[in-house]
Amino acid sequence: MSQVSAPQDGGFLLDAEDVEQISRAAWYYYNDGLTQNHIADLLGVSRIKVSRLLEKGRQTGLVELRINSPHEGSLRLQEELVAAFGLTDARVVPAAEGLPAAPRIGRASASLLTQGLAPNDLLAIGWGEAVSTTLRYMAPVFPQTNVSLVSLTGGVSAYIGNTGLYGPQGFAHLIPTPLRVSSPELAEMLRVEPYVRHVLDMALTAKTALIGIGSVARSATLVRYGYCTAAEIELFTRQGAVGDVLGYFYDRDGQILDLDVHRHVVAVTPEDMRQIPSVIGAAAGPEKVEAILGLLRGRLANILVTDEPTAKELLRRI
Amino acid sequence: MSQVSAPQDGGFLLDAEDVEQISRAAWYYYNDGLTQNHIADLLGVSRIKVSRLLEKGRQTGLVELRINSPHEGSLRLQEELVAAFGLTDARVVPAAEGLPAAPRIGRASASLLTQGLAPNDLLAIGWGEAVSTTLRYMAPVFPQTNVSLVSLTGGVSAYIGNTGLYGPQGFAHLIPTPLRVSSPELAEMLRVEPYVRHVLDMALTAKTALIGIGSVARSATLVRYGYCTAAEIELFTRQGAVGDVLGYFYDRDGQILDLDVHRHVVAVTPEDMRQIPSVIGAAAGPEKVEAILGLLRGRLANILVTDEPTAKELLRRI
DNA sequence: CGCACAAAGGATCATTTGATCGTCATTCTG
DNA sequence: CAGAATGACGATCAAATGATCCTTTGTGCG
Repeated sequence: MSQVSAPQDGGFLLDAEDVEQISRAAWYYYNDGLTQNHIADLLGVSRIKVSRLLEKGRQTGLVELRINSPHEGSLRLQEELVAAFGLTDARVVPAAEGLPAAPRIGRASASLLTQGLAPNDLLAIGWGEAVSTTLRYMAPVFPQTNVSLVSLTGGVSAYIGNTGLYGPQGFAHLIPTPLRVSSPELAEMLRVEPYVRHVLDMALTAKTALIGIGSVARSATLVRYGYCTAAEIELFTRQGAVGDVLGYFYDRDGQILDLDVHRHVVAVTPEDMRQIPSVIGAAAGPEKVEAILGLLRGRLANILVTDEPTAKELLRRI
Repeated sequence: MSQVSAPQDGGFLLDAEDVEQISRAAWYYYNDGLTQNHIADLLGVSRIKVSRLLEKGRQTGLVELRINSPHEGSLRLQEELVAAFGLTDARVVPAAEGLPAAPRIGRASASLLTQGLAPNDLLAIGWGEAVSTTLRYMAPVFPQTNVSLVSLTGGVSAYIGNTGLYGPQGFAHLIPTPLRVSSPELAEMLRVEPYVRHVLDMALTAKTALIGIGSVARSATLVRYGYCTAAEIELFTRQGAVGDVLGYFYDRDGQILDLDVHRHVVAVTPEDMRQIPSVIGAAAGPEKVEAILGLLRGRLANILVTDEPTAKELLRRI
């Protein structure tokens, strides 16, 4: 159960002065249409620095490109997904061969959440790369809107450092345990531990949840983080698993399997998660298709963020 | 009381296909960082067309650059304004000598509103250039969020065409009269006319209002649109007027003056407008300083959108 | 039918931009 | 404290971009 560190690149941290300069530069550049040279004069820095400020702004999500239209990628595909799976909403990012899917999905979910969250809302988060990437892009949004985070599963703190979000104090309520522990007894003890219990309960009061959708590929994030071995995944697959949510494996109809491993998990159950009105599942890629299909068939999420090829494949296999 | 047409440039209309192409191009360009050449290949159009699509997206507000930080311009100035005038919030756009102020203020208010409005909200709007410019940038937002508009004054339909918003059907409830009419009797008859009455009442149920702040310069928008003559403005000034909201002139303490012209106005009164929890006043420029000061002293608005030089001047003259 | 006109698309080229590399300062480490 | 490593910064130059001008394609009107 060794827990390797994230294979991602480091976090992006901004101090107050950065934020001020980036915001100012971004305003001049994007809204006023000034050249970087002109901005450099206004800010009293070199032109190249302006270029870097803008770059940093985009990278961190401080500067967000918002497309005021549901047409991101394809309105048609979005509508078809909603109709086909009885969803509340869907986002489909445009196709782009060769580009890594994770950050693209992350941006899309971040944008969806930024629009959907009201000030002081509570956002419940699951486990996975999609969640991690989304949070990174949302980092600048939290301090502004005063949105709090609460985790649906253990193991979240292992990667939340990547996102540039600070500590568990204040606005992040994270379950301070791994996602999976070595024995059912320990898992049970942790679940009834007051603070853990408290966070689990609180998570269910959120109006919005963001969850990753795990595939049962040998390259699954669960494996890469050391939560499962490839052999276990292999075994679960033979028992009918097509994917996982919150560490629980389900079959092609979205029914949670009766697996031993589930008794080792410290997390809200998918069944309890149904109490949350908006559950956003985010995933893309050919290896995720089966997992997404199962999740949607089982109505374990009602909003989907994915990309164009994946959406097409989902609709084909309906 | 002749009503000249808007001195603005024409509206920007987008059809569904434009929206699709622009959204896609914008996603590829800003989020994925692809070059325009690459995007041209993906979309099957010429590179230069991609350039124009992106340009159009920014112009129309379909592509909005959102800065996820309250630091637009200067956090310090914003905080000082809030403290000095007991405001709920403030936005200060960065200084930029030589750039026309109107579109910059418009973008800032549009951004503030886009963030603040919930789906299905009702937005009350006053009269003026700042309102008109703001609405232009918000045009793509309305169909998406299902926000409805309601006018606080007559005369709004005269310029709403500029914004790319369609007709009064559906989401815009506009008072179908001029702002000012030729006799007090006619004004009174209009005010009690059922539909007008209905809109006036509805406007007061909005949770958010956006209003312009009129100066008493000879170049005031009221004059340019033919609602007032320069001579009248001159006269009002001698009676203590420093500015107007919704067609009503007030003095340096924000007290509405007892002027004959007010009996010719078809609009909600500033007094009634206090029922609206968030009243956003938007204005900038040296000639507006006195008007803004009066408005804020009289607590006729509790959120201010302005630019950096204006904010500094306001704080100096406090 | 032809003409003028406007709108959209495309080619050219000056400007703007960001990738690359080298320098300097700062911090970590032995 | 030296040395290495890291990161910030700026110069250079190739690539990307958009302003300008020109061509094409409709569109209305005499």
